[in-house]
Amino acid sequence: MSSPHSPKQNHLLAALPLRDYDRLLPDLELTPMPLGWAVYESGGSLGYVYFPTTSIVSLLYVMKNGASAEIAVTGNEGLVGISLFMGGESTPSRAVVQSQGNGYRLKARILKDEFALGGHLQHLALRYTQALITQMAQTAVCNRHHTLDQQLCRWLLLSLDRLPGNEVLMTQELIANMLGVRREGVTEAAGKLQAAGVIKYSRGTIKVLDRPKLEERVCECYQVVKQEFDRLLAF
Amino acid sequence: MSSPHSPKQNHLLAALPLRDYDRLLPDLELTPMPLGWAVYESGGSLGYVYFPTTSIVSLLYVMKNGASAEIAVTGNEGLVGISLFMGGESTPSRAVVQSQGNGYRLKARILKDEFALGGHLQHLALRYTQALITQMAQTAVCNRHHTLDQQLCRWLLLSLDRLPGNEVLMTQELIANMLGVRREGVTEAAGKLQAAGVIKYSRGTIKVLDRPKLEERVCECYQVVKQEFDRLLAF
DNA sequence: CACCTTATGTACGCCAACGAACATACCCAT
DNA sequence: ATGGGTATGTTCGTTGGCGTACATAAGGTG
Repeated sequence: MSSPHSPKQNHLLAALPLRDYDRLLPDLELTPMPLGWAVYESGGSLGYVYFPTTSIVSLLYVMKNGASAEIAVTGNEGLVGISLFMGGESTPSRAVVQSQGNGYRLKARILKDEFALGGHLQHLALRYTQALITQMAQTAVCNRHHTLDQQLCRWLLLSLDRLPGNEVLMTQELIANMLGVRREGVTEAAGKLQAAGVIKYSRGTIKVLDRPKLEERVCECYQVVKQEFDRLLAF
Repeated sequence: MSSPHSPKQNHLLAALPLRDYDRLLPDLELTPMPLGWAVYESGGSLGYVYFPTTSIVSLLYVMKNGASAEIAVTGNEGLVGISLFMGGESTPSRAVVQSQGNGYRLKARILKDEFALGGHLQHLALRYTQALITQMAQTAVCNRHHTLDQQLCRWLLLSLDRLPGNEVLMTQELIANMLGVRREGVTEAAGKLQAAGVIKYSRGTIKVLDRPKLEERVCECYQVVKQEFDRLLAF
């Protein structure tokens, strides 16, 4: 019987024509992505790009004083390490595994060579990057204008979209780090959602009981990002 | 005598090897960029990319309720319309001329063809896009963690870097739109800077009297963005 | 089982920014 | 020069989130 793991669990890889896919296949290495692992550090050079399959990776910026904020999030719809093909080799941000799982990695050299061919991988990678840009832009807007309650809903929905079930494994402390707010603030916001029967919280496990209600409470940012991802990555 | 205008006033165009530059030159049209002009609208399709020379263009997102927030800003170091070569053709944001001046435009078709060659223009455009991404990410962080006073300093410095003199022509009302805050908030913050002798404000004209003091007051976000632009676009 | 660590819940005063309302002051055009 | 529009300045009560401190509770481990 075949392995339950396949690079095709990643949408970008799955969207490659067979010819391109087969060329890359021998160089795609299955990689476990443990919770909290820093896929890359701010300013560090990358040896690989990562294509998550069952994991979620957060892009975040950590300030000098230690405070942090999530910039964007990537799951099996994308890839981690865009600076490799964008030409900068590094970025001032950090990538951390937010939800444990697997992914496939590809050596930087091989990715760059494939990208330089100007074929489908280039096309897909650039479209994904544009979707990522939209997410970042909307994060900026959301940080400016929306309440913590709304942002928590957005965060939950973005995570949910990248996970198989209806459960998110994440402590309030860690969510606070992602959103760049106090842990107590998350407790309060999550408390409201729980009281409304939308979620059920218990020591690091959030069960989403009523997704439609979650979508009622979220700000417009979520839909903007989702629609743009659907539009750009419809294949 | 020769025209005072040249596409080489734009750093990206100036960085092209002569061979590539000469190929594009016949298709570069000098375009006046009047204050407030929407270079493109959210979701709209672009007929051209624009290379600002003496103008500044703000990328901003306008929410359903009319509130807005600046995502990033582009001057003669970059180009407006990245979605053309990234593959999406449009973005959910708006681009508005923030400081009147000139630029050169290039037909979408011609840009795409040139980009597809995989030569220097592609390389430059992608590096610029990565710098833009850094700016967006830092805007998100800044919106989350820093005070209006600090953000005003950041905004002034980013504008100053893209202008010839030490004057920024912009009402407090418009700055408030950019930053996504109340006009009164800008009045207060600008009042502090004026009291400290850092700037002089008068009906839409800000004269920066003491740039070093401005840099003392700004948050780390400005330096992060500036360094990344310098690193990525050093040519 | 008892303990200890870790996760979550609650309360307090504080401050930056908000929304609204209004006061000045500058510039331009008649 | 005078009036009207626009830009800037000021105030007041409200609120969302912060920093701090501490209380409860749920698992894991001895």
